[in-house]
Amino acid sequence: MRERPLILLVDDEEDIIDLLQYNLQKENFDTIAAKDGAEAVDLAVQETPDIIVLDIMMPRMDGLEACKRMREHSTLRTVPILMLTARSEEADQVVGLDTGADIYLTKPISLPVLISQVKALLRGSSRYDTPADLIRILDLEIDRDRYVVRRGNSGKAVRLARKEFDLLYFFASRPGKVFSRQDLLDRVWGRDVYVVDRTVDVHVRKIREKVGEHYIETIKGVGYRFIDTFQ
Amino acid sequence: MRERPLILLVDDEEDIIDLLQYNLQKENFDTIAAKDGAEAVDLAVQETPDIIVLDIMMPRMDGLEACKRMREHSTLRTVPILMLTARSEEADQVVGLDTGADIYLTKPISLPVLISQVKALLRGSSRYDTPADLIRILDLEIDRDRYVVRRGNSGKAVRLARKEFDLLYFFASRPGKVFSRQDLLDRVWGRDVYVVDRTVDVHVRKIREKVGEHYIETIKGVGYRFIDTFQ
DNA sequence: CGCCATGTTAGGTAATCGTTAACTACGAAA
DNA sequence: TTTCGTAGTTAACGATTACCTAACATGGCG
Repeated sequence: MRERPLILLVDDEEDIIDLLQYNLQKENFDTIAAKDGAEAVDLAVQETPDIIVLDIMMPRMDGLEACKRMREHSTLRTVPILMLTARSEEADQVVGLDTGADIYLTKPISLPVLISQVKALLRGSSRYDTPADLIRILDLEIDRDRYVVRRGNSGKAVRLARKEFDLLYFFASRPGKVFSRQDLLDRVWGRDVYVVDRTVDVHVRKIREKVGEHYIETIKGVGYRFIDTFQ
Repeated sequence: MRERPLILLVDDEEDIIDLLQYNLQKENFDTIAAKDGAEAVDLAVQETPDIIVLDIMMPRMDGLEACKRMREHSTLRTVPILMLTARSEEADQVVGLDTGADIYLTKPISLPVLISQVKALLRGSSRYDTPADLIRILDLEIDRDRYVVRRGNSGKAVRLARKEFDLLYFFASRPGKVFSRQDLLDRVWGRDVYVVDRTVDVHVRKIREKVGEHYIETIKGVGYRFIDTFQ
């Protein structure tokens, strides 16, 4: 999940959208909005929100149909959907839930309840998240699952060759610690691989080229290290 | 999850327990019951139910306290909790949700609504461990029922052989993640099948031929992956 | 200046991958 | 039964890429 969870609000009444956006943003959520079902499905596919608040009565495509379509999308399959409607009859509520919604709230809505319910749903889905196998350090994100490195500001993924990635990953897991070339050969290349130690230099060069110059420092006469994040 | 999901019902009024047990069992759920919070926590720890229906007002330990204790247990962390109470005031509802409940229903309860809500909660949690029958990703539609893949624009169904399909399906359910050939053999072919790892190459080739070249990427020195839809 | 450690570049080589073709196994059709 | 087609696997070989090395450049320091 993002630092600030993204909520998709779907309602054809602008007043309600405004009210919800204002209050949810005050609670530190990011929001996007759609004013009918068709627009909602498109936006949801594009943005993969962390939660969807969906009104039922809408023009073009109603909330039930939108809910069904979203549930067919693999990327939206696990996104909690909160249905919101003026119709409080039991039958509607049952249909809404059976269509794939997780929760059904009836208007008039209480903002504190809605907000608590949104938080509960987020809590519920975050319980299943498996942490990604990645190191965040400085403005870098070194992702072992995807074998890429991202720079914070741009977010663009940089592809490294295998040895480059392994070497950077090794350094970044031990920031500040200095390793001799022989240490690195032993621990990244492997104990029984015999290559000249200057090989390390070349790989450091390539990492600096692709990721940035200042992450790996040269310690003259000793070796290299990832810059110390505590200084 | 079990074939018949297990529901833990917690309420100090026997009439309500009986009513719920009768109706939930009719819907093919297994049920167990506790009549106060302390008993509920013990039973929940012992049995790890698939869902917990929890009344708030109870002797010995109320539902809020029980909810908090359950959430502290690692095995109960992901079990959905549905709170049930006579007090319909907003403030109570907010407290209940903030304590760790996923849903709050007020008495008098409607059985159809409760049942739909229980099913929605189960669906919600099963979404995380059961793969979808239909994956939509990029312009692909990967249909597990029909064992075919459709490309968005043309809509034409491409028929894949079983291994080809299974492999593509495995990749597409984990976009962006890199797998070594051995990972793929273990997880798509099966742990105790011994074939040379270059077999994967040939199947990847066939998928690229039939479905398109750019869906599965080669990560040299590491393996393959479905292209990352987030980049 | 001259020395030494590191930076930088380029090219050969070894590893890895793509691609094709052949072999086996199996089931369906003739 | 034979024959054919499809699926799965393996092997072989050419193409591509990563890796390593060596050679030269640079820069700090005595």
